[in-house]
Amino acid sequence: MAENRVVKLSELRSHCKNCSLYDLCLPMGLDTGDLDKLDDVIKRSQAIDKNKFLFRMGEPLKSVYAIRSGSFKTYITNPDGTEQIIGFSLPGELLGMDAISDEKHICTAKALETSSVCEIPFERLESLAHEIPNLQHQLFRLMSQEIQQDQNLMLLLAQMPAETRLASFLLGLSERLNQRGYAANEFNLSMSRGDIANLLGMAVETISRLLSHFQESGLLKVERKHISILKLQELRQLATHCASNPANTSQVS
Amino acid sequence: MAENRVVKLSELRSHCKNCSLYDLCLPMGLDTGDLDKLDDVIKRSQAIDKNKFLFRMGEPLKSVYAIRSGSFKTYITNPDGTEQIIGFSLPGELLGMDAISDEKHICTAKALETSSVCEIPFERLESLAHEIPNLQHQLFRLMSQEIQQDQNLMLLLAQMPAETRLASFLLGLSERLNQRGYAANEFNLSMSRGDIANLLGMAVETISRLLSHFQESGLLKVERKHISILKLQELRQLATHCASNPANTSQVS
DNA sequence: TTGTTCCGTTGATCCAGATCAATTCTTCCT
DNA sequence: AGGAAGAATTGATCTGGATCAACGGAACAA
Repeated sequence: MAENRVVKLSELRSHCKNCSLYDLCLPMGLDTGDLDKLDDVIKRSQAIDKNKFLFRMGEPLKSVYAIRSGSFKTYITNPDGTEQIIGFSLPGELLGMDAISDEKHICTAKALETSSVCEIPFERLESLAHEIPNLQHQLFRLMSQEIQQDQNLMLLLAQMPAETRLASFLLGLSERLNQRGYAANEFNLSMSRGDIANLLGMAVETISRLLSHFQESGLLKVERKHISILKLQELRQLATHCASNPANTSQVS
Repeated sequence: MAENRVVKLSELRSHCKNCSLYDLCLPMGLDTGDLDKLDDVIKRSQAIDKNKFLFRMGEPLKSVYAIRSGSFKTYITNPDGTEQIIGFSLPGELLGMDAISDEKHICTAKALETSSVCEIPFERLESLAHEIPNLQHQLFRLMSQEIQQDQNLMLLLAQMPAETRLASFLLGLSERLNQRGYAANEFNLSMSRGDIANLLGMAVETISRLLSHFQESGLLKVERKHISILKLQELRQLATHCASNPANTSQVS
């Protein structure tokens, strides 16, 4: 009986070929044979509880991780103990690639909610990438994507006002959730206001005030962690910070 | 006579194996045979004049570029025409890797001074990386390094005061120049004050004032573009922003 | 249940650094 | 050389958002 149940669970563990994240994640575009090879090196984890670490700054690089469910925040701890959040990660995204250069993790990854991941021992991944050109390309693509994301955030941080930062953050989250099959206009924030503030380089109070303003002007409905986007177009206007937008009454000037 | 000179120049073009940047650049750690293969696909460019483009935002990815001499700035142009500088690049660094994900460049690279590069057609590089595991690793390493650099900048932008940003920028530049065989404590800025301000998310006036302050307090000597670091330790203190800061309210839950 | 602690909201005040303004120094063009 | 445009410095003012402060509401424990 017990053995039977184990077998069933292992089927359910969803090999890459059955995974709903197939077309976002590492194995995108791989044919069946290659997929099986990749599957062989992947260890699928037990659930990771909220606030538990996937890896921590300074640890040697052992594996990279593809998120299967849940979400994580990654952050750097500076010498003086303050933390800087680098990003939030969603299912289908790869964590730990920043560690390749020094062979140790330069940031910490902490679960924002109960989550699960696919662990991929890095050495085996690298040699597999050498066997499978397509997989090599996927890795390049995913790293390049991370560079793009970081650069977009730099742009926000360097020259956008608080309102634009938050609007852009919410839209980005909405789009990424949508790609993953969730509703684009209604979702739950798995991170705290403090985490958002930290990522965007602002004070918690400012986040709170802006969410209130966005709600007052009818752009959003905000109920604790639950966000509904009511006026997508206007939110996009705010996010792009287009100068030529006199009609927008919701500008907090 | 003329022919004789051409031959000499082509020797001087410095194959990777003779290049002084060997241990920083892409071919690091490759053995002689592999080095020759890589050398075969590299096109060494004519000089690129100041203010000329290496590639521009939106162009399809054709090649990546290893800088041989000079320096570049990379920047994004946003919809409203303003620019956001992403970084400055020095000899031995690779440009264009951000384009892999979308197969087109997401930023523009412009020469800050007369420069030269090694052009590496990306498709050939990718297939060569497949042949040479070590080269694949180098590419992963360099991309990972870029992620690290971007994340460090995000940290500065998100929570460091102006003084810390500039000190950190100068130190970073000094270290990178030093790795490349230049003096660490004395160098020329190839970028304008405006470019530095843009990168660090500050106003030009603030850069100017801070440089004056740093000079008044004996940390630096500033003569137009020429910077001498006089008190390295104290500059480091400023850059880490940990020196004398009693009440440190760490954010992040 | 009742603390206790953490998270989020809102109001009042303050300041680092942006913006505006004026001037000088560089560079580059014809 | 002269002159125009751009780069840098310095001073004066203004403001977006940080910080300080007070409080309400959730989550969790015992």
